Amino acid sequence: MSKDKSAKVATPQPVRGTQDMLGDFADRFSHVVDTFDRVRRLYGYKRVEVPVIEPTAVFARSLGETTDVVSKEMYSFDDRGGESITLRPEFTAGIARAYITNGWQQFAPLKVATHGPLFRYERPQKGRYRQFHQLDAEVLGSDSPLADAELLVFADQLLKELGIAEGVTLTLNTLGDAASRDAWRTALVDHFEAHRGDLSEDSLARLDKNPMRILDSKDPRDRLIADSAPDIDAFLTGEAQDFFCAVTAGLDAAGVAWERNARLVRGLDYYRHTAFEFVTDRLGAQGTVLGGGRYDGLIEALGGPSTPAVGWAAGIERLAMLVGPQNWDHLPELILIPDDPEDLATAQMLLRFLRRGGIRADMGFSGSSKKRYEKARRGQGHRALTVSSTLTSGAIVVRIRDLMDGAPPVRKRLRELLATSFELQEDNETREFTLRPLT
RNA sequence: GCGAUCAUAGCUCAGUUGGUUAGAGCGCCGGUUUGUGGUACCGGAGGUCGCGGGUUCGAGCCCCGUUGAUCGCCCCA
Repeated sequence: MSKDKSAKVATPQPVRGTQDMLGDFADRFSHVVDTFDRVRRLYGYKRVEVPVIEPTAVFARSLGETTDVVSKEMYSFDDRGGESITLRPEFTAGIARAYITNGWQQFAPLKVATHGPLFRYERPQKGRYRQFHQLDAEVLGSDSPLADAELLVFADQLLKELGIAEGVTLTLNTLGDAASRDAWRTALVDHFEAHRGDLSEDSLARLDKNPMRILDSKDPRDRLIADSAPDIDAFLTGEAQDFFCAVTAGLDAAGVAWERNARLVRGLDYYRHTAFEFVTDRLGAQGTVLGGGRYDGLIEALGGPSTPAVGWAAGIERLAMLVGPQNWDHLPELILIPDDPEDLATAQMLLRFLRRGGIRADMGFSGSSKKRYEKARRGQGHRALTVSSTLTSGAIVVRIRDLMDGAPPVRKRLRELLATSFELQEDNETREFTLRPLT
């Protein structure tokens, strides 16, 4: 560390919209991932890994004509060979590409799950970053509503096991099959055209680009018009109706609570039938905790065979924000405190011994006995273990001292572990062990 | 891309209508006290007040610009 101020070096700032995690939040983050990985095994979803980078065409083609998304909100660049590369903004398109290029049709229906970083070039705000992380689950190659239902039951169990189901609602809609969807869309456009004069400016723009989005507009001027717009129900074909009924019947059978939200839509054309979001009001404007739907048209749009598929994704950061205080129990059970600088080597020996024996133990890198004890007191561990070597007798004396109330017991395990390598003398009054190496 | 708010020590913040050497708590370092050891005390290091201009005798404070953060809008795969 230089103190020379004239030689000050400017520290590079983190890339906008990226974040560093330490301690509690990092623990929550990995807790979410661990829970997901455990639950997805229960449901028989195979782990899949796909690249972080893909040719831009993978996403441009799958995202189709929503030009805003493709042109402004993807992290794209040309590589040295001049090929346009994009940092994946979602998992689905990459998995669909892998499904085609690896011939995974042979495994259909294929249930897969993954998680990792995604990138979107957006303005950061609460629960929204340029590099963010998602959990993802997909069923490729099944047109059965049972697949939709299973994914939702899976999602529901995940949220419950994370302990965040409270205040989170599953909202569900159907977009019908292609015929239903087209008919509904036409009716919506007619309806909004009739009220053109009363719509907000934003919604006027949506009318041309993405009329269904007017349905979930937040502008009060749009609400009346949107609320009086026709539901899709009147336009559903018999098949589409049956499909939706089968999904909801599956949810009811599994005991998963859901709410119909006839205003829930998807911007992209390849979505069919089921669309769903688990929403909460605890995350400001970014209320969706987990969302997905059926995308029967996607794989074909990427040049593959016509393949039905359904899936969901969930933001890990958002889930981590909702996870309540946990008893992570990462604190060391014992903090070793050498009584005297002379005892350092003995403490190091014991530290390794304890750790190899499965006891979480730690020792500060510096400080006097007193300062070490003070630091340990400040909530850094469950108990202190002072170490002093009695030079004359060749014995080691260690003493347990409680640092926190209610810490889980360790003394019995400590005794058993020490007994494997030392001749033990224990003083229950002072909670002191005298150790002599077994010979 | 648009709007609002904010930016002072490692962290959380205070800083009076512009007025001398910019403060506190926590943390860090050193010491005293204690010693079946803890919440005490003393001392110390650490800040070009985000950055760049401007107004003024004088700017942490006012004005403009810029960068970044936060929250929201657009978008949301």
